[in-house]
Amino acid sequence: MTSTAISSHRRRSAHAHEAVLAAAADIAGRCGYGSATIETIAAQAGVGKQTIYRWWPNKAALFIEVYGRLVPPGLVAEDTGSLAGDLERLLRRLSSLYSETPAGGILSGLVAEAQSNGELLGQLRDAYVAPRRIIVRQILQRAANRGEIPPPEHADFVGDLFSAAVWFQLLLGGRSMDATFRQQLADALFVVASGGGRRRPRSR
Amino acid sequence: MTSTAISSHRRRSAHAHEAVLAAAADIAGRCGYGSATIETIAAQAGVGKQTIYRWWPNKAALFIEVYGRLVPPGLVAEDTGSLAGDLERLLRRLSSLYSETPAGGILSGLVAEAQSNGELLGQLRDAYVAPRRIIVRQILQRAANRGEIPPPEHADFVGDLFSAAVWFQLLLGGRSMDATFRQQLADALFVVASGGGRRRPRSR
Amino acid sequence: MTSTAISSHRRRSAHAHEAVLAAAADIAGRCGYGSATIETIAAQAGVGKQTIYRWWPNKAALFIEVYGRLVPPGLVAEDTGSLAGDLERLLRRLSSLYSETPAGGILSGLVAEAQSNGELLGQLRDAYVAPRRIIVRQILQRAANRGEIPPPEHADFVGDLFSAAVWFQLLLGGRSMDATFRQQLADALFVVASGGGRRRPRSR
Amino acid sequence: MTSTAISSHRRRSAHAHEAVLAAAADIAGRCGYGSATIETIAAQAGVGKQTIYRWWPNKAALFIEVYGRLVPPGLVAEDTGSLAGDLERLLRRLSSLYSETPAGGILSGLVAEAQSNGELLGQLRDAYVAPRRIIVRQILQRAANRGEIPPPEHADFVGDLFSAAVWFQLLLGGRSMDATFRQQLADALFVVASGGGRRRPRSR
DNA sequence: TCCTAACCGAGACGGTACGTCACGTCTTTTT
DNA sequence: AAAAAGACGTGACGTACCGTCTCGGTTAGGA
Repeated sequence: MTSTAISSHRRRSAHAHEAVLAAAADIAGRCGYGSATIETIAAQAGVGKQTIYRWWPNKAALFIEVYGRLVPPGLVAEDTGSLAGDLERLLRRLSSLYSETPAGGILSGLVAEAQSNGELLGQLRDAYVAPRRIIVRQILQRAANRGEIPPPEHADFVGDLFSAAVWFQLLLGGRSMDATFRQQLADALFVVASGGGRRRPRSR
Repeated sequence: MTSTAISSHRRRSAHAHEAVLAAAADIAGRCGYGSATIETIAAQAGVGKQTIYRWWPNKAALFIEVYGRLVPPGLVAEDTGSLAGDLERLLRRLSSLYSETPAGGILSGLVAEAQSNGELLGQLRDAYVAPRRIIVRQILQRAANRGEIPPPEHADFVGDLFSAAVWFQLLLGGRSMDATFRQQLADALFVVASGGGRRRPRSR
Repeated sequence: MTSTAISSHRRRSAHAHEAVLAAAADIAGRCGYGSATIETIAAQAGVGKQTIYRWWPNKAALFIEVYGRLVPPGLVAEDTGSLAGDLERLLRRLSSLYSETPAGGILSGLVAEAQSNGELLGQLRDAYVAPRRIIVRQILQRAANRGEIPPPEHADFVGDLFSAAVWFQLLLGGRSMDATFRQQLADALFVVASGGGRRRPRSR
Repeated sequence: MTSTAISSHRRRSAHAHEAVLAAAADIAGRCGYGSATIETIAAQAGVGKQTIYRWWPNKAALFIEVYGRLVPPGLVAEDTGSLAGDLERLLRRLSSLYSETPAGGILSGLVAEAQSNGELLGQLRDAYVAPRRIIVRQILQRAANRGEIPPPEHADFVGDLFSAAVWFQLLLGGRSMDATFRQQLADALFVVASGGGRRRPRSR
């Protein structure tokens, strides 16, 4: 399905391409995103620096591709039959990805880099925040259809809260996301999604 | 009562000290944390680089002090009479600090830098995450005393959720934290804190 | 015949190389060896500091090459038909090199630097003292063949005396080496070389 | 004879003064003139830097005083009864001073520093080159009075040749000045001083 | 005996240059 | 045409000393 066909200038060396991605993932995993400089990646991949710059405009773009290999972008929420179940399933999936692959470190590195790179920040929002909103919206919609919760009014906010909690754990919590955390977060999101209907008295 | 007695052979120049902090804050505010190099700070402050390295081991330590000047560390939750009110008050305080001073950019820069600096990460947890937990716990306790919510069981989790949402906004949301966001977040934390009692059916 | 074959992955930029040497010579000539810092040389040459450090381990090595350009290392003693003539010819050659090019200042700078750099001192001995001995020995041998002087017994000493006098002038005499000085030195070396035969009575 | 009298502001601490000179000599002896920075000297002497700068305008001035302590400035040529004897006596004196005290290293360091310090160069000429000329002139005059040599015409040149040979040894010869060297130099100066009368045929 | 200055140690200060690192671009040679 | 190799200009790093400048503390001399 991918364009492996007769593209004219695709003289791109598949070998070099893969070697770069592998080296990037490996170094990020072993030494951290920050230590994965273009120079070290090129050296470990046995590749010229120019080859990297030819195919990726910068380190972030390279690692976005690495991340895409590790975390399937078409991550879809399986239906476990309950809202909390769906949320926990999703969290467990992320948890294992972040603890068993370099994906966690890469993501936190990308977020870090985006703090001094507005363009990258936009890409991260488009690539990671927006899709998560969609997934969470799907999960909530499914729950509403089941009658578990009222129709979701603030699905995007719930999605962001999900991302916020996960990324907070990633950036400041040592990447653990243990069972307790997942449980608490799923519970919290459940009540937030449920409570949208009978609002508390306005505060001001 | 403080130990001014002994001697402390460090007659740190108040002028240089202040000039460095001011230059750091200014540059971070105008050009971003990442562009605030030790060299540019020293140059703008009219100070030798060594003077900076003499008093701060690295850029992060310097900006922790800058941040401390901008955001009073003894930030205490005022009692507005209701849980949601307290939360919104706190959020509004942070919101204005982050939008009107360089504090927001500095904080996100520090978090970014901590991704490749384990020691700094620990400091941030101690300096910013832990205190926020305490504040949130106070707020929740007060609400429980009022009878608004049941006794808080997972105050730390709620505190972290608060931090997570705020920092997510800071790191990925363009630092806005507008009224809607603050409202939604306060509502959400309210129901999470309330909902601890009547748990949803277990998912697995 | 030169080893251009193998590979030598150093495609040193001829332009940068020349620019550095030219800038070094120029600055040393205008401001003195001591003022020719790597930074100023790099700046004037329009070159990165790293480019200098890539090809020369330190300032001294760079200036040894600069000196080699100014003072042809294969400096050979022409035969003027007499010992004193040969010596004067050599002195005149050095005199003009040292007064018309930065070579004099560079040499004195190198000697100065060698006082705190044992390795450099060895290089200077090998590169400048030893060759001068050889040249002087050739001159003396030629004179002996002509019958001007007896066979030279202490040619190395005479060579060193030559170097000593020249360098003394260079280091402490304001680099003048005027005609009188050259005359006196040639005379002195002549009598030293001649007088080796009929020794004065031993002193003790 | 030293001015210990009632000088008005000579509140100078004798202890500090001596400690500085001793530390300077010690460090120069152990680590070389170049490693003897004002900072290390002050530290080893247990003295503030300012105390050094108060009494000596710069490092060179300090070491000129140190040198003056090691090498008695009123060094006078003893009469051994023969020209060569006088010269060898003088050489032996210098040789032992330079090999047994830090004086040799200090002198070479001063000469090195003078290459980038015109004022210092003048001082060295006045303090070390000129006096040597006088001493050598005395020796030559004495020899002429004895009838050993004709009246000295170029005494200054002979004196400079003496200095040149000694300093050449000091700066480039590893400070040895062994017996052979001293013998050869004394011989050479003898014949130069003698040969002034019957000049070689003019070379041009 | 006290007062007051100069001198002391300590070391902070604004600088300059050091030698190193990684950046992103470029050039050369090989495949 | 793309690759590997790596040299290039750039800019920031953190360090070492420079020579100047405060600090309090000590100490000597004149009152």
